[in-house]
Amino acid sequence: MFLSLRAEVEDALEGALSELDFPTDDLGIEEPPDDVDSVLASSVAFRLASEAGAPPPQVAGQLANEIDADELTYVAEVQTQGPYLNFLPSGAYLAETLETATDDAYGALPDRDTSVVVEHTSANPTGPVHVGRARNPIIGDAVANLLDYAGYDVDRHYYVNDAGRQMAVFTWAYETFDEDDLEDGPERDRVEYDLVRYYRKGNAFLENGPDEEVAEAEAEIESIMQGLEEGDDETYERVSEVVDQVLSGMRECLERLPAVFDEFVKETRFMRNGDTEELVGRLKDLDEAVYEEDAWQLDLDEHGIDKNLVFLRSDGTSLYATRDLAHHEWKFDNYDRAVTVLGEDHKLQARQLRTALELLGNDTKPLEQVLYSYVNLPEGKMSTRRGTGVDLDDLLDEAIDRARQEVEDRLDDRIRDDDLDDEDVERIAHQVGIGAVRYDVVSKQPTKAITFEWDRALDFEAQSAPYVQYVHARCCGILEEAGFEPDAIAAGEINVASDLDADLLGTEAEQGLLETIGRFPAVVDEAADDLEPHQIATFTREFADRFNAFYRECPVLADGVDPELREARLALVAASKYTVANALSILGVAAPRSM
RNA sequence: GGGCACGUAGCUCAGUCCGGAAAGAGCGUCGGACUUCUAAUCCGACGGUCGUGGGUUCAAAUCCCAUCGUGCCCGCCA
Repeated sequence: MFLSLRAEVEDALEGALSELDFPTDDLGIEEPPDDVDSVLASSVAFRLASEAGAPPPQVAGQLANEIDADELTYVAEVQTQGPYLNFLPSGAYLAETLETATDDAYGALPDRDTSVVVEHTSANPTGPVHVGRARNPIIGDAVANLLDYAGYDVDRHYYVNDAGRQMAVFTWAYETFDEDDLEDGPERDRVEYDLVRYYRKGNAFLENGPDEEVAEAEAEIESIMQGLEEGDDETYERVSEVVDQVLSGMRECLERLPAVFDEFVKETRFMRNGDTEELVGRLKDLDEAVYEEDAWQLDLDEHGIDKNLVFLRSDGTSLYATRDLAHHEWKFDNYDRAVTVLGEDHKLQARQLRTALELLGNDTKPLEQVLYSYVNLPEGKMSTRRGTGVDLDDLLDEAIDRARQEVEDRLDDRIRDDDLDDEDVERIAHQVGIGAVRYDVVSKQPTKAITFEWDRALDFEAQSAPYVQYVHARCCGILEEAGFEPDAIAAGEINVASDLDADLLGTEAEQGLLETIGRFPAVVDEAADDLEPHQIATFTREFADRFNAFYRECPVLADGVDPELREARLALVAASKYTVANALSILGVAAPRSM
C-alpha cells in the first residue's frame, strides 16, 4: 500500500512540476521525521528556488496549490511546512493498509519469476562450527528468507570444499591415527567433535613430527590430491567417508539455528564431471594466461588486481579457485541471479573470481556478494585447526540456559493467568535464547567488526529479539483473550471482519502504528534490493516502539470500549501480529505465542 | 609498503549507497508507572566538536581530497 502511495505521490508531484515548467528528474521524495504528520514528503522546493527566482517556501506553496488532493486516492492533503511538501495519508490509505495487512502473507511481494541461488556458510568440513563463522549462516539464511519474501524463487546452497588440501590432510590423519593417539575425548557427543581430533592431531604432526615421517605423510597427502584430480573412485570414497561424516554433524548444528539448505554442492562434482578440466583449457587460451614457475596462472594486472590467480599447480592439480570458476558457470547456467555470503577475508578472491569469469565470457552482473567481517575473540582469531574458539553449539546451549533461567525467574510475578507448563518454558527458552543470538547478529551491518563477548551476545535487554518477540506475544495474548483459537493464531488464520471502519482508529498511536505497518512491504522491497536483512531488524524495532505506544494508550478489550472500536482495534492487533511475525520470520527469529 | 572496510553519546548500534525538517535508539546512571488486553513493558532526566583537517553545496554524519586510529587481505591454503 505504501508502494502505491509512493507511486501516487511521485505521479502527482511530477505532474505539478511539469505544469509549472520545472524539471522532473529529481522529485526529492523522502520520509519525514517522526514528529511530522505526513507519511511522505518532498524537498524539491530547495532545488527550484534559484530557477524560480523565489524562496523555497514560496515554491513549495506553488507546488502544493498545483496538486489537487481530491483527485488522489491515498493522499488526503498536501501541506507545506516551510520549504517542505508534506503528503498526509487518506482514510482510504489507512483502510486499505488495514485490510491488506490482516493476512498471514502480509509483506510478501508478488512473484518476480526470477530464480536466485543464495550460497552461504560453505565452511570447510573440518570440524565443529565455531562462532567466528556464525555470522555466515545467520546472515545467509536471512538474505535467503528476504529474497524469498520479496518474490524471488530461492535455492539455498552450501558449497562443500571436499577436494582441497585440507581434506586430503584430514583423510590421511583419519586413516593414520587411532583413538589411542589422541590426547582428549571429544568435547561433545557428535561426529564432527569426534573426528576433528584427528584433523588437529594430523596438523600438529605435520608441524612438529620427525622430518622423515612428515615427508611420508606429505607423499600420502599428495597421492590423495592426485587421486581426486584424476577422478579416481577409491580416493573419492576415502575422502567422502570423512567429509560426509563431519558435514552431517555440522549440518545438525546449523539446523539448530535453524539454517537449512536445499542442496550441498560438492566441488568434486565439477572435477568428476570434467567441467574443471574443460575450464582449465579455456583459461590457458586467455591472453592473461601465463606459465610461471611451472604453474599456470592468470595475470590480472591489467584488470587492477596485482595478485596472480594460480589455476593449476606445478603438480598439475587444480585449486579451489579453479573449481569455483566451474561452480559459478554452473550457477549462471541454472539461475538468474547468484548471491554469495562470504567473509571479508575472501574479498580479493571474490574480485579475482569475478574478473576471471568475465574473461571467460560470462556476464557477471547476476553475481553479487554479501560481505561480513569475522567475529574474533578478545584474545584473537578462532581456528578449527588449532582448536581455539567458541563452538556455536556451546553458544546456543548457553543462550537457551540463560533464557530458561529468565523465564523461571519471571514465573512468580506473572500477571497473566495462562499457566505455562514445562513444555512452554522449554519452548520459550529455545525461541528466546536462539532468537537473541540470531537477532544480535542479523541486526547489525555485516561489515562492522565484532569481538565476541558472552554477556554481550546473550544480552536479553537492549534492542534484542525478546523485545520484539514480546510484542508478538502481546498481540497473541490479546487475540486469544478475544476468543481466537491459539492454534488459529499460530497458523496465521485469524479472521477479522474486512469491512470495518479504519476511520475509527483516529488516535495518533493507532495511526502511527497503521502507517508503520503500511511501510512493511516497502521495507522488504528495499532491504531485498540492497541485500540487507538488517533493515528488517531496524524496522521490527520501530514497529515494536509503535505497537507499545498503542498498547499503552489504546485498550482493546476493556469494558468501556465501544464494540465497533473494539473490532477495529482487534483488526489492528491482527495486522500487527502478521507484520511482526513475518518480519521475524525473515530474520529467522521465532515468534513466540506467549512468553 | 599497497588495496579494501570500519570510526556517530561512557558502552552497543541505527541513520551514510540516494545530501535536506536544530543528530536517533538501547544499555548504563538518576527519578517515576503493575486493583487495568503479559512490567522481557512504558514515561521522564542526564549524556554527542558524527575520528581530525580541508573542499563542494542554499544545505554535509551523508559527496570529494588529505590525515589519524582499528580490522581484513596481499600463499602453487581455503
